[in-house]
Amino acid sequence: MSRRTSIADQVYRRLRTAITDQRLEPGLPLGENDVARAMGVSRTPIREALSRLELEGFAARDESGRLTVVRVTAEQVADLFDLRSLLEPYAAELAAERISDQELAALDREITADTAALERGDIEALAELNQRIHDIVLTASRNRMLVELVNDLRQRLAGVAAFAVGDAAERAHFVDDHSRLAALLRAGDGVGAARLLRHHLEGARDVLLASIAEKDTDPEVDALARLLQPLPASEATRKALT
Amino acid sequence: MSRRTSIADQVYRRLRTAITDQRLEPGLPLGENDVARAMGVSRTPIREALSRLELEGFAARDESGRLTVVRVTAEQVADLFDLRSLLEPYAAELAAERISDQELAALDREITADTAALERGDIEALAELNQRIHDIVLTASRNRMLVELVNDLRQRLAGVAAFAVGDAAERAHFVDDHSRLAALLRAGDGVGAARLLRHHLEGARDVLLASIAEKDTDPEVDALARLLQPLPASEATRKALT
DNA sequence: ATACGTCTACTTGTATGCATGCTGCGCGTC
DNA sequence: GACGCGCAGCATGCATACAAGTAGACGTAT
Repeated sequence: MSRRTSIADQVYRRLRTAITDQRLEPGLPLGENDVARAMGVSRTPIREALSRLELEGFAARDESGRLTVVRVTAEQVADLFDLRSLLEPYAAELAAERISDQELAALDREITADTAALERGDIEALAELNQRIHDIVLTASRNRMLVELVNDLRQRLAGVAAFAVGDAAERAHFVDDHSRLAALLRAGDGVGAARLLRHHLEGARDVLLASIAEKDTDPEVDALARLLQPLPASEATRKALT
Repeated sequence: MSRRTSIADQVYRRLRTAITDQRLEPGLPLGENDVARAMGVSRTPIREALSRLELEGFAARDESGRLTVVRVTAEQVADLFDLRSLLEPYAAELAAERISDQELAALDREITADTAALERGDIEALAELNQRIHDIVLTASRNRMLVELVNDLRQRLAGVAAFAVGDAAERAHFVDDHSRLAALLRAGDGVGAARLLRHHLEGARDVLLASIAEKDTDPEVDALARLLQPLPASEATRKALT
């Protein structure tokens, strides 16, 4: 039992990022055989990966039971964002009462890095730090189910949300929000923190929705081919295939 | 390709209800071979069912990778209920603006039946109707993700919640809440509906938590055996097993 | 030319065989 | 008697073979 990442896991991750990165056309059928051939492994781990994708909403079965890449509508994005705007502020409210000193210190560190990244104009780092900061707050809510739920929502939004990094002014605003949020949490002002976060998210939603409207579809049919042989051919697989 | 329920699906449902009904001891290992033998099918559909259970949080891997029935703590139940108390009122608020006349009519029918069941003292029917009424409100929120989330939460609470049907007075109160909720929705009073539902849920949570505290564990080790041969032996299976 | 029927090819679902890594137990040695 | 090493059984993970159903294509008849 490889304690290393299983093939099913690798396949799952590759497909998921391919979907959220929009490298796989919505509606593209994900046939078990096709994916298995493209990845050079058998159908069994593919089945597992695909059923996970289905369960998590990255793929859906069409009328005839064929699994296809899910089509994300603006309406769904709005729905997801509305839920985030409900759940994350709640998490912040809980966190204001429950956050530990260590977490507050970690928050400070991330925010310092955040400011630095902003000045460098380092978008990658900003995205990463944004993720980490929200993670800290979320975890500090001490409600594991809530953490799972919000992470799920965030993952589903990951692909589309990349469009919404915004311009320099937006980014500065985000970073400022983060430090204000930290201050409110430290002060134990849950209501204030929740309000700030809600405002923050609702703004982000509007930016995102505007950006979606002008997005054109880019149909590349056999994108599966590009997911070919990269699986590093474990010993077991190599043996079985020779 | 059986358009009927697949074996994996049946296995999944049986195990899930067995877990939520507490017929499977928390911590009980769910080995693929054991379950497969108990159900009289091969490991493949079992694998699928088990990975679904794991993904949905009804089973979890212990330190050595063995899948076991999840152990539900009072704290987790409280967390789940808190989330429901957040999400369902939000759904009601949305529903107040978006519910259709057909849905309002359906709600009225269910509530009539609800009252009748209350007078008959028909607990089964009350539970069923409760489910249906909440479903209507939920669906009327027109936020599919929200519907999924709440249904997921409800499912996880299903087993424990059975303890919280309450006494006659409680039940009457619930039914009354339902009809008041319907009235508020018809009037388009989202805020009022949300408040009513939140209150309702928070009350239910307290009752539930109190009942959990006095619940004793009932260790029956080989409960898997009781899930034996009932799978109606499809033609394919029968052939393969002869 | 269109419509209907049949057949083929492909899809998913299931079973099973095999390899690998872990666990726990027994045996040997100190 | 206790500690450590090795071996066997067993767990999961993967591959592959098989079954059955479906959809689409092709041919034929009206």
